Amino acid sequence: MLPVLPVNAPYHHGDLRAAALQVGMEKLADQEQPDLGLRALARDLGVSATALYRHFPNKDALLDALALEGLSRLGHSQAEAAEAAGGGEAGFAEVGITYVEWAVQHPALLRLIYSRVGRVDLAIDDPSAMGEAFRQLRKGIAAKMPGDLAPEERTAATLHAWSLVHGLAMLILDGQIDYDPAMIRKVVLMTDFRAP
Amino acid sequence: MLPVLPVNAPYHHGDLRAAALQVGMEKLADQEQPDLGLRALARDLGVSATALYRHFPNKDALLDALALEGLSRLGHSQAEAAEAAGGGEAGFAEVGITYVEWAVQHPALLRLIYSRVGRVDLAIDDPSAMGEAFRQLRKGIAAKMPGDLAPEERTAATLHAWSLVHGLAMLILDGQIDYDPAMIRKVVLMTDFRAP
DNA sequence: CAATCAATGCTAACAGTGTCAACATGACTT
DNA sequence: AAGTCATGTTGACACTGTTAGCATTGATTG
Repeated sequence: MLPVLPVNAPYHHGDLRAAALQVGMEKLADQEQPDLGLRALARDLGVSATALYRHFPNKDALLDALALEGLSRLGHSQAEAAEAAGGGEAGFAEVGITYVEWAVQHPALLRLIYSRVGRVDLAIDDPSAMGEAFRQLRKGIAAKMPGDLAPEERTAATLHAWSLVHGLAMLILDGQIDYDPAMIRKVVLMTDFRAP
Repeated sequence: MLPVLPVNAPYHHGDLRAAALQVGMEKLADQEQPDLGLRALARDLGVSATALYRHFPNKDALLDALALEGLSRLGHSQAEAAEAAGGGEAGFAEVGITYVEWAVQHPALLRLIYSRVGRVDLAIDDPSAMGEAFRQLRKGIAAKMPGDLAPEERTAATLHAWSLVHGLAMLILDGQIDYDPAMIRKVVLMTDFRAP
């Protein structure tokens, strides 16, 4: 990856924070694992290694920001799928299938999201950003659940659905199973939430 | 963690490979993330940083060996659970619940296993060890499936079961949901494999 | 307009890492 | 007893995240 602004680069970058997040996202899109180096990223940006510390307190904060942006994109993708899908269980399944699809298309980003969402540091700057985004994701799943379930059953069913598609996604990303859309659809459709 | 053999340590360790794996396992048991440093491990062993290179070609090989041992332990745990559980769907659920329980008790080790099983390097030394261990795991799950399913349905059902419990485990390890055994049991029992 | 100042960049340095090369030790074999 | 080879050591290199101190610039004042 070539440095940005190789010629006549001014002393000040302009908007290094945004550029770092953008290039960081591009690098993640090219990788299977979310391995981002601070110095390597700075090199790609055509900037010294320590310049990024003017915009992020440390590497964790940069990764947190990337994870937050990633979760936002995942949330939008889920919302779109939920809207596009009709009602009923078929529509519900589409949302889950979209989740797996997104994970396959953004392996490093999905890993980064889940590896960072549980960290406490997130509570410092923005006590609710990441948690809220995840609540939205769960809400999106729950909204597509069959409507005639008791509240307690809804919770369990939401967890079931989330776990199933998340497990499928992780097993695929870890190379344990092939990504076979037909098989994914079959497996996701297997659950009957009204079974005793 | 104190170095082993602090006094009168002989020049040669005796069985550094086994000691490294043992101490490595102990360190993993104390951590949430599978972050193992070669130099740090060597320090704990009371040995120079490069001594480990006489027993492992590189850090990856050491981690692969730990992951293989971990998968073996997981497999035994699953086999025990499968034996202890009676037949029928209730017994089948117990195997899945054991999987989640094991993951909660060995978070770093489970992560290490899945992060390394897909790597190609494993095929060099031992083309089948890791893959075979995973086949055993899947076989253990499949063995507890309801017996009256068509072969094709068995495959899908096995994948469904594995994904569900793996997803539950990962969401718990990533801090997304609390480990509530009752809820786990409820969710695992939700699937009716004879639904459609 | 000029002077100041804060934001933003830089270089140098430190501790830590994985890894290699060259050398030292000692246990086993002939 | 001699020699060989597995196994240990030290030293070095390139890399990483991070901090301290200095340089440059754009913006804000007098």
